[in-house]
Amino acid sequence: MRLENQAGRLPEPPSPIADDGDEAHFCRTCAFAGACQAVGYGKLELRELHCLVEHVGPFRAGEYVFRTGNPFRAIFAVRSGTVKTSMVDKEGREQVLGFYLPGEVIGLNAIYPEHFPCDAIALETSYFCRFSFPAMSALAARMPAVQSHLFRLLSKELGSASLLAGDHSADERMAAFLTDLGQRYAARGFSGTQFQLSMSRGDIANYLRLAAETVSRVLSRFRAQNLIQVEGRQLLILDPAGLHHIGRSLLPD
Amino acid sequence: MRLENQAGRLPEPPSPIADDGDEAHFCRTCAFAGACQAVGYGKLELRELHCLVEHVGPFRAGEYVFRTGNPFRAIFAVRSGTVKTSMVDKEGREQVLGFYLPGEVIGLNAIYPEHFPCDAIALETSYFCRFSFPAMSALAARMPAVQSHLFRLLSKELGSASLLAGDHSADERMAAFLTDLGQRYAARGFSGTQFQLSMSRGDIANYLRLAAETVSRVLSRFRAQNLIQVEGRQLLILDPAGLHHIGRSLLPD
DNA sequence: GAGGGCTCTTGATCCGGGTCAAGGCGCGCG
DNA sequence: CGCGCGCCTTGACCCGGATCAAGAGCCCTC
Repeated sequence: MRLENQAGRLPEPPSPIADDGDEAHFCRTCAFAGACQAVGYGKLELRELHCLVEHVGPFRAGEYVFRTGNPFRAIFAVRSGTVKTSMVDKEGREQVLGFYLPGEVIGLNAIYPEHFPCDAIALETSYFCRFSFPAMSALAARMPAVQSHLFRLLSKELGSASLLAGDHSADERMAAFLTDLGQRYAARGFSGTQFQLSMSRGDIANYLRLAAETVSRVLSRFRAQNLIQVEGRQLLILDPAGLHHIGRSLLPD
Repeated sequence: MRLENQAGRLPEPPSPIADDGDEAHFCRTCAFAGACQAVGYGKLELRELHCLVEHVGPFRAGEYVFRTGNPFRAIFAVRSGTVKTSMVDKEGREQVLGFYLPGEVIGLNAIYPEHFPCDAIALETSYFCRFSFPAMSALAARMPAVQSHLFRLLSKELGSASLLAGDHSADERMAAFLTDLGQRYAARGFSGTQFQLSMSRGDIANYLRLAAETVSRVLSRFRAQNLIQVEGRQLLILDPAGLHHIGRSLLPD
């Protein structure tokens, strides 16, 4: 059977950026501003951010958004597309650290590469807002709201890094992963029950510390239990509550 | 046989704090200032920090330094003793997130508890420097060096959170853990080859995502291979290079 | 000094998921 | 078109470490 609906797909390419200093428009198009009100950004902060932002893209699937060696450090807000961050250990093995959807921010952990070398790779054609770190840092020094927002983002990042920490079964990890993705899509106004898995099974496996075969097996099992419907990379969550229940020990709340 | 030398043990209780505004003294006794020069703190920053700091303790083994529920948020620098941070999931299972030695900082990840609820528990009698978060935040807004230091610490924290991420064997984890502890002790002027494991086997196991029995077994194996000497919680590393080699895939550099 | 409750060690057994292997698509390319 | 190459799925086997169980050393209390 086919999954007809394409909800969860992202508009590409994004609308061209107006250069008229319209904060509301900026807020909509630039993910970093994010939930402006929630963060406590006023017109002042938004105007400053607007001056700072640099719209970059497109990056095609497989292209580096930034790498460890890159001397020019910056923070990127995903405008459209999907990105994975990863680090390669001394043996050359890749370790996927996370996936980032539109509206999310990457590069925070790369501020001090001596502590945390990592790369960001586009998984599909993607566009970004870029903020050079020196400028961002200077802005943070001037504006408490911006500083506090940055700390908040870093803190959140730290939280999700520890999420995969515990020893949980393959089912738990996979259920939590799908639920988390759904919630993040929903938070950005997309469908939380039907979306694309923009990453390969191998990437998911690597991220969840499983074998690719296991990911495949678990997805098949979930399908057999009528929890989900999968066709290739199209996913439809049939029983969000059931899925959430399986992954509950890894999920917030 | 007995391990006679007590190197690696920490002076307790710490020397009383002089209230004379001597920055050098503050720098020595208050871990947060840490490597002052490296961080780029000048007299000005140190004086400000000195005004902010609040010396607290002792906390006895098992006492909470802070908990999720605690409304008063602060950053703590370990002056003496050892602390573990952990979070409890909805099923009530504990997950140890890290161990903190004198000179290290806890509480950064607890700044925004809604993102990352976690507790800190003293493993032995411990003393701290406390900086209330609002004051620290205000200071960071005024002083770029302090802000950058905080970001650096958070970034480092993020790095070590991802350290345990990969799927590695019990031997690799244990070897990396012991090597890391040794390096951190050495960085603070203690012996990096002979020190106390202030945490129980169970805590180590929880932290490394192993069973306590496995920790025991690996330690015995390492002893049989003449890599280490263990008697209770006293540890002597006989072959640092060998240990480092086993854990190399998890270790920085 | 006896008893109970820790932590730690070691042995025996078992199982989840890694690994190896064999196809089945879908797609780009010669 | 046929071929090769990824990616994905499913099956068979096996191993590392979890689990269960027993016992030893230690400290604290009574």
